[in-house]
Amino acid sequence: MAEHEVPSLIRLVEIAVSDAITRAVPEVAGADPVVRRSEHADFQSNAALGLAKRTRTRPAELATTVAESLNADPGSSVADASISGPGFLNLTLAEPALWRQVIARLASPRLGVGSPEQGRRTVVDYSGPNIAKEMHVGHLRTTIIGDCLVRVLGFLGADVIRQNHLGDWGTQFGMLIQYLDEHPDARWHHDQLGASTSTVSALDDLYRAARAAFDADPAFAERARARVVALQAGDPDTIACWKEIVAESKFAFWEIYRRLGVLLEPEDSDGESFYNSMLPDVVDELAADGIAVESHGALVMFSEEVTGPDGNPVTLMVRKQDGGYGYDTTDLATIRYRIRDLKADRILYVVDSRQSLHFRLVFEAARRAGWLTDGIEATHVSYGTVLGPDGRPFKTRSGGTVKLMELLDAAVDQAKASVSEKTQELTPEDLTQIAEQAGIGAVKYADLSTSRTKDYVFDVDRMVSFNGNTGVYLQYAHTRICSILRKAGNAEIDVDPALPLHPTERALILAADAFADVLAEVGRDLEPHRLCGQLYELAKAFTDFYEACPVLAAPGPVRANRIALCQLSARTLRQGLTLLGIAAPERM
RNA sequence: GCCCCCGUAGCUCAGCCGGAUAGAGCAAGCGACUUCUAAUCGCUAGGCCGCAGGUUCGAAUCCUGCCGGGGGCACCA
Repeated sequence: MAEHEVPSLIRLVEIAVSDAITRAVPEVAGADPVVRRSEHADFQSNAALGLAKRTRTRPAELATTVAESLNADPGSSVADASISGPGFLNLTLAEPALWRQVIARLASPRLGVGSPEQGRRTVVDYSGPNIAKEMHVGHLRTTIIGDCLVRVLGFLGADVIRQNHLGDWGTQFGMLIQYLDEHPDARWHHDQLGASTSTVSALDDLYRAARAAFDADPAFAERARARVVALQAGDPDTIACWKEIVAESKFAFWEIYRRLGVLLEPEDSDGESFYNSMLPDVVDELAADGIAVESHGALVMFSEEVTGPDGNPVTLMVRKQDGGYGYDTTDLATIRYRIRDLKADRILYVVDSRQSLHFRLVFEAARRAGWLTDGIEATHVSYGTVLGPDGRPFKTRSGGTVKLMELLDAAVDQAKASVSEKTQELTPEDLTQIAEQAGIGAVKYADLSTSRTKDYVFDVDRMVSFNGNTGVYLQYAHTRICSILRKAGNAEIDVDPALPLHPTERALILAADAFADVLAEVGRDLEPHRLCGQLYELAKAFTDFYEACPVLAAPGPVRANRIALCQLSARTLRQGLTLLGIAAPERM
């Protein structure tokens, strides 16, 4: 069965106005109808104001002509077009057209949402924790935002390839492996540890101990350096230990991923080590093309676009003086691999905004190398820092990094306190589950609902609030609708498009209908907070409707229509929350 | 020195591909539970949209220059 896209109401209006303009004023045929939501009607067109100078008429006159043309079109879903102010065109939709929109969206398993990203192979690089290190607050945004984009783009038809760029390689592993080798009694495997600690937590501590030994004991430092060489040379015992560290770390990461409900799977991991074998070839290719040149014994690319403090070009370190490769080289290999082997049409790097220069240089190099061509989009999806209540980067009271697991625990605890204080009928098991869903959802929503590029303040009290633009508010709105639908039973309902609309019903339909277009915008502009804003508007519109319009107690046909509105609202909220990566429980 | 991001109500934030009196939430004040979940809703109050120019019929929105905050600029990732 072919799945049809249901064109949004605003789109229908745009077409109607555009046609009316073409009929009434052929000289400006094809002009943008400039249709927006309106406080004064369902929609408004501002086209006449801008077009008037082209037609050498007054805006009001032009608007009148367009309105007459619009009102004369019997097939249009615009019931009324009227002039207001200096030339605004207020547009009101026919009530049956609004009801038919509800019917059309409900008839579709995907609510009539189209697939504007259909077939576009999109690589999303996100999360990227470091092996043997605990995930901390710094991994929160990349993981949550990246996963949301994966969900939205996938829903819109994109062929999404998740890429978890694990920090699984580097000289620090030599030190750690050497230390483990000398301390066989150290406990860090997950099956050796109690529930209160994790492998990465233990490894993090061991790494610190190794670092201290490295600094204090020259003999150990020497053995650690030798171990780095052994690791890079592929010494079997050393590699075995490294693999064990990687496996154990992944075990801990996936505990967090499962808890967060992110889609990443172990097979989505292509860490730094994955690219090791490609690095010499990448370097050779850049050197052969003359993009990478020798400087002070290293091989670098001089940017043609950016200069540094001394006025000289900024450089990308392609190969270090000592012959080793760093982060720059790995990212060059990464972008080449994603284009050449994964055949990406679009590559998204969900990484901290502080790395914007780095990605600018990597993209420049990839363009100059001929990998990144005009048909391919590479975007640094940057985001701001998570701040503490003091407005400074979020740290523990003692100034340490905030562990992700502890942060989630705190949010869930807070949610649990909030829920248990207000509710009477939940079993302890239900309470635990709902607190988990609410707490995790609250954290994710707080991260997604603010504009991506700005820093935001991590405030647990606010994010678990049942009021305001929070995840919990949306979840709660959803449960209220579910409650009505449960009482209504699952009977098939027939919507009667001839019934009149209450203003709150009208507003609710308009709010729900905006969902599809907002999703397409998120897919294009990669700004999840727009989806949050739209869902919040929908939830508020539902609440207004709920206050004004009894559903179950309404007479037959009215009741059926209102149940349909509940269904559309519930399904839209549930779909929206799912795309944000947030649970939509049926009871709270 | 140069580049990037940010500056909107007391606080946290939307709005920024130009459009009518600049919106939410929190906090403050007032009010509403015989009603499908009051975990809610309504009302009131609160803003030279950092500053100054420019473009435009029209600027929070676009351009330029300042001011203020944050970040970044070769062998760390």
